[in-house]
Amino acid sequence: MSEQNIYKLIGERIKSIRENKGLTQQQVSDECDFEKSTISRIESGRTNITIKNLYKLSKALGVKIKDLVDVE
Amino acid sequence: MSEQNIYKLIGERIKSIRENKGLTQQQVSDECDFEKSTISRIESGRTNITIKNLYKLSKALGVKIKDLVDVE
DNA sequence: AAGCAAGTTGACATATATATTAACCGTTAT
DNA sequence: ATAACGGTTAATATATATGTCAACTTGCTT
Repeated sequence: MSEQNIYKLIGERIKSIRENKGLTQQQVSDECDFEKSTISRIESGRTNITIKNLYKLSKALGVKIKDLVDVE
Repeated sequence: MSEQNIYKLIGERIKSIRENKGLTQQQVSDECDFEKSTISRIESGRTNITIKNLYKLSKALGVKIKDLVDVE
């Protein structure tokens, strides 16, 4: 599996969890204190996300980091 | 928990898995195709690791990404 | 003591994630 | 039609992860 695939799978996973909680990208990025453009790039798999932002997202979404990267 | 704490916990986790497999930092970084200084910084919690390198490490260590970040 | 292996650390260069701002596209509601 | 909302995307700036190279420490071995 390529790195790009990983980005995409993790993005889809984050998006799916966010939507299940009924949250918008804007709400989540506000809570994470980063830009809505950043979460858009992350969810569409266009970025090599760092653990810092995975951690922020995990808190905003009420899950653990490992739940966000459980794609293999 | 602070982000720095997360870096440290993940670094310790990576180090522990690597040592359990009897591998040196050099062996792992060769396989990951990055510098031994990079893995040293990661294991000591001085860096905000990216998913790309977590993925490379997971392959080199024979575990899943989620096993590397299961620290909460 | 000298040599070697494993790991750490510093300095500078480069690549790239994210910040910032703003324009844009679809969809839905008025 | 148009206004608002959710999301996407582009351009430039900034921050920082990693690359690269090299010096260093520590522990082990001879």
